[in-house]
Amino acid sequence: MLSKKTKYGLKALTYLAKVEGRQPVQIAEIAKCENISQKFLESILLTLRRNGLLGSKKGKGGGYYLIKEPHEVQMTTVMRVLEGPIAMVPCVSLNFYEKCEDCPDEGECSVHKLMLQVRDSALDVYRNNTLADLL
Amino acid sequence: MLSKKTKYGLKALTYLAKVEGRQPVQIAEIAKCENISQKFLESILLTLRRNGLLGSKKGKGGGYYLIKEPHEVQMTTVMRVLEGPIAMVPCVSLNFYEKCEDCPDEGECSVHKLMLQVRDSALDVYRNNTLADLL
DNA sequence: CGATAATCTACTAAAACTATAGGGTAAAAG
DNA sequence: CTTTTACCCTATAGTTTTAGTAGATTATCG
Repeated sequence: MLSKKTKYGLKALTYLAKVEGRQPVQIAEIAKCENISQKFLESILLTLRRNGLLGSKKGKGGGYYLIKEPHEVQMTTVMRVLEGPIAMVPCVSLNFYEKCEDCPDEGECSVHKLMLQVRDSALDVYRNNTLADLL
Repeated sequence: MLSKKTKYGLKALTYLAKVEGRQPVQIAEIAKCENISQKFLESILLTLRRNGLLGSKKGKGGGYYLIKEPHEVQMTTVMRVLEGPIAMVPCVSLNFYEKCEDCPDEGECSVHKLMLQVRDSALDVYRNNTLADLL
């Protein structure tokens, strides 16, 4: 299941991608237009900023804005920041690899075999989509 | 993230697929060999039986066994039974469709667009893998 | 029949995660 | 110096996951 965090984050990003000239947009405006709990969105935008996807400006006329152009923002990055590892199992994760405790031999593991394919196919989709493709 | 339920279920299925002549295998044996909590596995095997993937036999010499041949067991079915919907969002689910409350227009939704592709690619993998392919 | 071996059922509970709310701080603008 | 906005920390209700406990039920075998 996709978490609401990711869902809301994606919606916010596309909202900001549509804004002319990368003007800062207030949290409240995004929250209202996209039907998102404002407080929740606040923390989501914060993590997007901390991970280099958004910039922010405080005070009057402030808000959040996209740092890169939409076509430069790959979904692989967005998903990793919001949802975490793309792999469904740590033992097939590229960026968050971890060995399974229970599994004696990865090469023989059926779960490993299947999830490797699932990861690759998902990665394929995310690599072929930028923020611009979702508008 | 793949739930342990699904992970264990898959391991149990492949274990049973390797058994000669579809002989019943006891829960305890599978649990021990695959490092799975026996009681947890018990409930997993039960749902696999209720969904027509396994058969069971009580009493001495009893246990669980595959009903179909491994190459007849599609991963699409297994995943739906164990993990639930393949889609990451209800609004792109084939078997469990549900409209999003917040989203006014699905056709315009960026999340919808992306998750549709992810679902299709995952479906592609699951449809092209049977239990036999994981051995 | 009666003992044994197994699945089946239901209830409970700890732990982790998700989504959200509250309240206060810091910086920028006017 | 006041307003406006992002920033930060904490708490909490709710749900899901991952089991554990206790016993009922059914089949087999001697």
